[in-house]
Amino acid sequence: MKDTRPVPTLAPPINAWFHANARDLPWRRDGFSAWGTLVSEFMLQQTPVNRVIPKLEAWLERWPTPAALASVPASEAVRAWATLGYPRRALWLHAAAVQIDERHGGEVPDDVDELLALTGVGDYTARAVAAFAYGHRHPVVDTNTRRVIARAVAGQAEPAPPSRTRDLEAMEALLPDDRGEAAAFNAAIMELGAVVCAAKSPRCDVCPIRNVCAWRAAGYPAYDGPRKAMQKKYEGSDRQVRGLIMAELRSTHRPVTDAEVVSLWSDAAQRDRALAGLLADGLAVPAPSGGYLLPG
DNA sequence: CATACGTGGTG
DNA sequence: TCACCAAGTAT
Repeated sequence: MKDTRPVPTLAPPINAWFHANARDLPWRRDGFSAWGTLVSEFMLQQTPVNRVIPKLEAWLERWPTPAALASVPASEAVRAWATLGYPRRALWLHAAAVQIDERHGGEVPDDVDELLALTGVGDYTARAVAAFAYGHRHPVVDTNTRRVIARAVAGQAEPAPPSRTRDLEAMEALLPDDRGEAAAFNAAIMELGAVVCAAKSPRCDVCPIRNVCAWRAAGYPAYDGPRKAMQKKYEGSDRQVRGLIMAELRSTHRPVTDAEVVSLWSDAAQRDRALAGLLADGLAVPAPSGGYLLPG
C-alpha cells in the first residue's frame, strides 16, 4: 500500500544536528536499562534535567531493578526522592515497581498499553519508555516537541493547548519510517526544543532547521492565543504547607505529632487542608500511637 | 477540560 | 522582586 503520510523533511536535519550535539546524559549511555529509563522519566516529569541527574544516579545505585525498589517500603522511596518535588511521583514509582514485579516478572514492559496501566505512567512516559528503552516506533510528545512543531510547522510562537490526538498525529506525520531513525527523532526534537528552540530565548542563529521554519518565515509573529493560566504563587500556598509537612515527615522515622505540625504553619485551616490532602494522597498515614508517618 | 500538585533557577 | 519555566499525571 502507498504511504500517504507527508514527507518528514524535518527529521533528517534534526537527527543530524542531534548526532553531533546531543548532551551527554545518563539515560543516553550505552546499556542504560529500561528500568533506568522509566525512573528517569518519572523524575523528569516537571523537574529540570540538572536537578534530576544526581538523584537518578543515587536511586539506580540503590535500586538497580524494579524488584529492588518493590522490596522496600514506600517510605524509603519518598525519603530518597527528597526535594525533587511532587512527591506523589515517588509513591507512584514505587507502586509501578511493585506492579512490574507482580505482573511482568520484574521486567519493565515494552508495550504502550501495559506501560499505561502502571501507576503514574501517562501518555508521555509510556511512549518514551517504549521508544527510548525498546526502540519501538511510537510518536513521543512532550512540551518541547509541541513547541518545536508549533513553531517550525504551524508558524506559531507557542503551541495550542495540549490535545492528545492532535499532538500524536502531528508528531506521527513527521516520524521517519525507520525504527531507529524514529526513536532518534523523538529524542532529537525534544533536545532541540530544550536547548535551541527554547520557550524563552530561542537560539535561532544555531538552529538546524531555521531555513525551513514556518515561524521564522512568517517573521516571528507573537503568540496571539488565549492566555495560559497564571501559575499561583508558591509562598503562602497550600503547596508550601504540604512541602513543609513532607520535609518534617522525611526528617525522622518517628511519628510527627500534631503539635509539630501546628508549629510548622500558623493558619489552622490551611494546615488542615494540607494534612488532609497528604493523607488522602497516601503520602502520610496516621501512626498507631498518634501523629503521622510516611506510608509503608 | 481546568486544576492541583513541589521546588529551584532565571532574566 | 516576581513572573515564568521545567522530559506530566490524575481527577
